[in-house]
This record gives sequence, structure tokens and C-alpha cells, in this order.
Amino acid sequence: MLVIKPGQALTLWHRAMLAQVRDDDPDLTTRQMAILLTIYLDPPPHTVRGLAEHLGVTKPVITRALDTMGIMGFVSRRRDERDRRNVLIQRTVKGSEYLERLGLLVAHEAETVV
Amino acid sequence: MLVIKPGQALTLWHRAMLAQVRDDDPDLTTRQMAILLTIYLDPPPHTVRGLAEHLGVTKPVITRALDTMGIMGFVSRRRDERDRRNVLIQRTVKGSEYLERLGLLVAHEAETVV
DNA sequence: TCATATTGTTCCGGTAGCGTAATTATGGAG
DNA sequence: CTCCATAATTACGCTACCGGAACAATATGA
Repeated sequence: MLVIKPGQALTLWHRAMLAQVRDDDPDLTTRQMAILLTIYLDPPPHTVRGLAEHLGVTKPVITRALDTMGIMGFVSRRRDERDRRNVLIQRTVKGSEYLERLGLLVAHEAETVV
Repeated sequence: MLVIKPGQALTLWHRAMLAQVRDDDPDLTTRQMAILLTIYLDPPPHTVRGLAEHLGVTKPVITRALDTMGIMGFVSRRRDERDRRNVLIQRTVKGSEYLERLGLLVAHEAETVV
């Protein structure tokens, strides 16, 4: 349980956003970030349909985001052999490292929020 | 001073992103959000050039973001009468309310992060 | 006054995401 | 075997953002 005041939350948000903008890597969209975090934090299996329902968006939104993040190396896809209509979305080392850095960044910035 | 572990930070980030995606309002880009928060949290005056340097982006990026967020009603612009080359970026009631909700949302979600 | 610097904006071609509607591949019920 | 349901993708026209270059307005200093 974390105790954060609204003003502190905004300051933390601000610093995290600034860090994202300032580094050279291309920014993920809000949707892409929500998808990525769901894949890494919620228990598998993850499918296009499941993610679409979870986020309240259409399936093409998920497909496109997976395309982009697949090129970035943050996720990979595999056919479900038990029901070959499904695609199982999988984590990657690179994606894990990316989110690990993000978590460390936010946690670190939090230390100096007044 | 906040004490947040990296895993907690990711969970908090995840929930905040999900909330942004699920609501019907159009998502701000990372850059737009960084600009908006800078305008509201850092002391004025704010100029295009100043914001561009602060974020490490080009001036057209700022101009475009201000256009979009101006249409949304989150910021307004005014000529600096002392040096009419400058444009002073100003806060609005609507923008304040938007960020207030964001701060409350993040703070509220934090309460239940384990 | 007039050349030069500074500020913000606009223009350009290109890229990426959007929503909706088709399309492909697979599974399952009769 | 056939028909229908389901999963994911692709197609299409559109909008928004991108970087870089050109631009107009204003200030400054010789």
C-alpha cells in the first residue's frame, strides 16, 4: 500500500514523462504502453482478443501495437497449437529489460518527490 | 519523499495507463503530457523556446502540441507585450481540472498497490 | 537606418496510428 | 461434409505527428 498525495503523483508523473521524452528511444503510445505492461504484469496466456477486451479497444489496435512492439523487440507472437486460431503473445528479454528500467526510473524519481 | 519499489512503480504505471486508455477522451501523446505538466508544475513564464529546450525537442514540436492542446482547451497563448516575439503559454481552468483528476487517479490507485 | 539575430509559425514529404469493413484461417455443431 | 462461429489480420481512407527547412514578425546593435 502506497501513500501518495495527488500533487506528488503529478510531480512523479511529470518526471517520468520528461525522462521518456528526453531519451532518444521513440516513445510508446499510451495504448502500446498499456498493452506492454499488461503482457508483462498480468498472468499469461495473452491473446489479441483478450487484450482487446481488457483494454476496451478493437482487435486491429492490438495487432498494430504488437506489430510495432514486435519490430522493437519488446514482444513476440506464437501460434497456439491447441487452437490454431489463437495467437499467444510472449515476453522477450528486451521487453523485460525495458520495463525493468522503467520501474527503476520511476522508483528512483519517487525518492526525491517532496 | 516517497518509497516505491520498482515493481510497485510498474503496477502503478500500468493502472494509470489502463485508466487513460479505457476512458473515452483521446489520449495525449507522451510529449504533449510532458509539455502540459511542465506548464502546470514549473513556474511561469513559459515560452515555446523554453519548453523546447526543457524537453530536448524542436520548436515545431511545441507549436504543434500547443495547437492541439489549445483546441482541447488545456492551454492558451498570449503575446508577450514586453517582447512581442515571445508567446506566453498560460494555464486554463479546463487544463487544471484535467491534471487534478489525473493526480487524484494516480494517488487513488496507489492506495491499493501491494 | 539597416543589417543581423531571435522567436514562433508554417510548409513539405513521409510515417504511423485510427476506426470500420472485409478477408483468411481454423474450429465445432449438426 | 457443410455451415456457421470465432480469431486474427489486412485493406482502406483519414488524421495527427514527425524532422527539417523556409518564413514572417520583432528586437537589437553598429
